[in-house]
Amino acid sequence: MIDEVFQALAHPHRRQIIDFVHQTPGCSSGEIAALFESSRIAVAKHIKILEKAQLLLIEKSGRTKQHYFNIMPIQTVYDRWTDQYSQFFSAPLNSFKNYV
Amino acid sequence: MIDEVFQALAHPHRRQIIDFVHQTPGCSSGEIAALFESSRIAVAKHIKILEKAQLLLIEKSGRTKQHYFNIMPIQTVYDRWTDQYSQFFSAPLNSFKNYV
DNA sequence: ATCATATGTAACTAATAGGTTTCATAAAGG
DNA sequence: CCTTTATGAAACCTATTAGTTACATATGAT
Repeated sequence: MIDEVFQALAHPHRRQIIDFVHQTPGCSSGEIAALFESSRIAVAKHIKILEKAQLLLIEKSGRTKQHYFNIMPIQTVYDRWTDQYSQFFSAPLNSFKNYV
Repeated sequence: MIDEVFQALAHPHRRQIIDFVHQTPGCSSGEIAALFESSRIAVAKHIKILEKAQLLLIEKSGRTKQHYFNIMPIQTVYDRWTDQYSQFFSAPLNSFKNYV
């Protein structure tokens, strides 16, 4: 599962899609496809990969589908990594601590 | 550059290499290769990809090379993403704030 | 009912990634 | 000097990924 997330994030178009859906919640696949030069089908495949990684949640609405961003998988990855590499992340946390 | 990092993190072996180097600073490419069933050359290619993404720093020492993990690129990615998705990350930050 | 619109599926092609074998280089030790 | 050990590079094969075109389905509007 963590592998699906890293895999999904590996393609720049897919990260762009995430960004767009994040700032345009409920958008359709057509709107997403319009962002790119490549074909609608190519974009649809990217969307499917993001959906499998649970980075996008999709809800059917009539003949379109509404797309929503889901931070959860990224949060999971982040938590696991910061736990493992806490020694590195402790520095910024401390400065934040001081700020608080 | 951010693309190279995501790309580098996409392969499970490369993430394993990062983990190993992180807990075995200064290790050689031979030691890293010994972790995997696949050939030394295949692993060397993974190491090169990690080096290009600056996730590994390499120092020559006699006839071996010492490998070190570099959190910086991940930190950069993390900073950019948390900035962009701050609304999601604010929740845990707030709970941390309360804790502090 | 008909037609346009939104999306999905299948089959195929091209590009990239991951791996192998083989040969080369270069440092350390007897 | 010669051998062993550590690593690098080139050529090649295979698997996977990314993209295309063509066809299918289903909803909404006229």
